[in-house]
Amino acid sequence: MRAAKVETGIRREQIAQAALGLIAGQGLKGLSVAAVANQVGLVPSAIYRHFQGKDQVLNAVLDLISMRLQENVAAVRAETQDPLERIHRLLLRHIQLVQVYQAIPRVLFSDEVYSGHPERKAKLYGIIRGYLQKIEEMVKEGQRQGRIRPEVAPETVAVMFLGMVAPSAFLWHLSDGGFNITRNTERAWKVFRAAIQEPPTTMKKKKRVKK
Amino acid sequence: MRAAKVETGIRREQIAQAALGLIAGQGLKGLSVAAVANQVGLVPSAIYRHFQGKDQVLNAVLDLISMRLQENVAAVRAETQDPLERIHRLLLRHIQLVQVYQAIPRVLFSDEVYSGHPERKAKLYGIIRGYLQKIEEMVKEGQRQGRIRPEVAPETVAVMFLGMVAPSAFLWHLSDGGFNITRNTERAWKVFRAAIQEPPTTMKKKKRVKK
DNA sequence: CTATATTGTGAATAGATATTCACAATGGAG
DNA sequence: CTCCATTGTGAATATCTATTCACAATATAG
Repeated sequence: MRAAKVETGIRREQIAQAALGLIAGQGLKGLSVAAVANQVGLVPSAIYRHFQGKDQVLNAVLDLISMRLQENVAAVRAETQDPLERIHRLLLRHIQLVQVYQAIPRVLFSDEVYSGHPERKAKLYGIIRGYLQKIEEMVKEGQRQGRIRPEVAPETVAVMFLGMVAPSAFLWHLSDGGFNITRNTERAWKVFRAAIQEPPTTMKKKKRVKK
Repeated sequence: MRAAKVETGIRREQIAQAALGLIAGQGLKGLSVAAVANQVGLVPSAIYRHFQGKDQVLNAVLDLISMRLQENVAAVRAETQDPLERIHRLLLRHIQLVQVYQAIPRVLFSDEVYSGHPERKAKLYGIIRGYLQKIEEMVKEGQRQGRIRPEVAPETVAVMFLGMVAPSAFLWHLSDGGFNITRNTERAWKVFRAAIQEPPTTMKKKKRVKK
């Protein structure tokens, strides 16, 4: 059966999506152009009408991931003004994201993506840097508003934020869902928030005097 | 030139070491039995005198990593009695470890290792679980001694511990050493410690009284 | 010393996979 | 309607890699 003729712009999206889905299921090892083509309903050679090769398909996958991350950032920005709450919600969204798209940590943490491809390695670094940047901005905003301790470096907080997500997602994935990622994330968030939050200046036993 | 005849026990170690080294350099994608054999100074087919196949070589690599991790645990246990200090030193050792053996995060976070190999996936999960277990024990010990807040779940602390290492190591690796992993880890540790440490029951904010 | 198990070698095999290419269908511009 | 650029197809190719196997060297037990 012959596949319908679809303009290359749409095909590119379909192919990138299919690749992301396959990575989620099979891992990068199982990602062949044949599999991707089959998923889209095409024949392997047809992929080359839309991409120069497998490398470019992987690049498109990276762009897709970058978009998903940035979408989350935009969403929490729209949802609330409170920086701490923004970070909290971004955490929840991120956890949900890696559960739906298991491929994301796989791609992000797999060397297969950038081994022997310096330009792709740089690209990946840029994507993560961009994400961290947004988190840092939230932290700075929180510090300006006096909600986050001024002495913690925004970069540190941002990297620690990743640290709350990555291992949890990884353990969850590795245990085939046995690891309770939701519970763990909730608890980690409490500890994390306590560490970065400027304590309210009320007069309880933890009295903290503004100097 | 013919390679010397070496008993299989030693060859197995050499092969596992060589594989770990190659993964550090090339990633899992570049890990071929030919490359491993060449590294050891053997011919590809010779590998099969010591391992049933590539799969078993990868298993041996996992065992190697597990050993390295447990060695670190044993070392910090011997170094100090203070649970908090143990955790701190384990952090430093772990950071150093992933810098020397870049392969470790690569292997741990790459799906290539366990994709389509449920038994190896389980094995990997077991290794990490075992490591987390040791950290949890340190936390519990710290709670018993009143040095760590009793309300934080040891499992949460252990997973967060991984979270301090993994993203840092990853960014460092991805940036070709540009990311300052040492500085970041130091700062993260301060925040982390503040979050889990039971505040001394003295009455100045910096004064620390030996009880 | 020599018999034998162990280890190393080179060639051959088999399977997978990315990529190319000549050819065919399709659909919109004119 | 007709042309032609675009998109899809099937077969062929080239490369890479794991694995097998018959044979060779080597060391150790007896």
